[in-house]
Amino acid sequence: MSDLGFKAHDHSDCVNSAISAAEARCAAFDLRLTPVRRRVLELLLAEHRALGAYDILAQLSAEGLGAQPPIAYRALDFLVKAGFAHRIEALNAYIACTHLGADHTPAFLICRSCQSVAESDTAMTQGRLGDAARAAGFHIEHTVVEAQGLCPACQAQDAAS
Amino acid sequence: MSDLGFKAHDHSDCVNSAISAAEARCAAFDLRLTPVRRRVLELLLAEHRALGAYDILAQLSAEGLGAQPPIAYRALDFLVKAGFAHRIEALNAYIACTHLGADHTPAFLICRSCQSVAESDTAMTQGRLGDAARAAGFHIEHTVVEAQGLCPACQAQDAAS
DNA sequence: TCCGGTGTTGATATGTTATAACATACACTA
DNA sequence: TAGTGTATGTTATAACATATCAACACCGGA
Repeated sequence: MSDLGFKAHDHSDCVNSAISAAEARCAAFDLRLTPVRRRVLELLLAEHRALGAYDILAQLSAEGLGAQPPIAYRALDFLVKAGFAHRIEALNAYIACTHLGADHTPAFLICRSCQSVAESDTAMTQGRLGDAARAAGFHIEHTVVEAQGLCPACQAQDAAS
Repeated sequence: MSDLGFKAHDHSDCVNSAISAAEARCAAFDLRLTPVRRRVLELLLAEHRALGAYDILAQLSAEGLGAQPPIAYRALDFLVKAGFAHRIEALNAYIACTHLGADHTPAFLICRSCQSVAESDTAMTQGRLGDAARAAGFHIEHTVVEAQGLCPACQAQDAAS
């Protein structure tokens, strides 16, 4: 489990390495990290929390990179398909992937107080959900695993107040 | 695991018993199963698949029970809070609970072909997700566990075609 | 060089899901 | 019968997402 979202760390470093990794992956798989896509990825990487498509769009618009919803959605779709970002269903929002490169089945811990999100890469399909699916004869293609609650910092703050 | 959603069964029986259980629970906890709420629950129970709020609303409207979005959303909120229904985040839709009475942490198997949904009551918090959360010091309040794929019937159909 | 295919972007419009805000009705009870 | 709380009715709008078509860039082959 990576709880990067909840920990202090060298953030500019973590952004830079993620962008580099994305560039490498695009080169390897013949994908194009165009200016809009790259900027959207940067915006997502800038925070360890989920951003709505319209948050992204507002920023793009302010920077003259496009002002219509499809601009943002297309870039986000690309990033999600390429594995550079994930969609958080419970929030209708998007977050940069923190396990770039690995093909994974992500699970998320979402703080309801500070909105920060941590990504896990545990293979849920191998756990109880997988057992249940096998018992039912169900073939899993994709899983959504999102836990909502309080991160360590917000629990402390809660207790203090 | 209950895979009721994927199995033949006496459906009118399963609807009736669910309504009875809901009535009993309302009586016990001093909740009110008003006409609109009851009708929405019936609509959800009528199918083992998720219905959007606007599907519900269209039906209510046709029956003269209210035509504005808040009517449907309020009834759905009540049913979800009371534990009579669940929201499927991945579909932005709602489904009747098939484990009424038990306080549970549901997980869902969603067929992308026939849209049927089966509900499990495995306690995911005790599985890998729970381990990950404990390791991160995260306090889980609510979990969303939804697997998308193909149900047994649709797999068979797929293979045949 | 031209051409056609593919992929990306630009732009308008629309569709879908969800909530805010405020008013009214109804039931219980003091 | 006035007061309180819960539920409902209504309008408007916020927030999220996609369909469609036009324009343009890039690349490989004729």
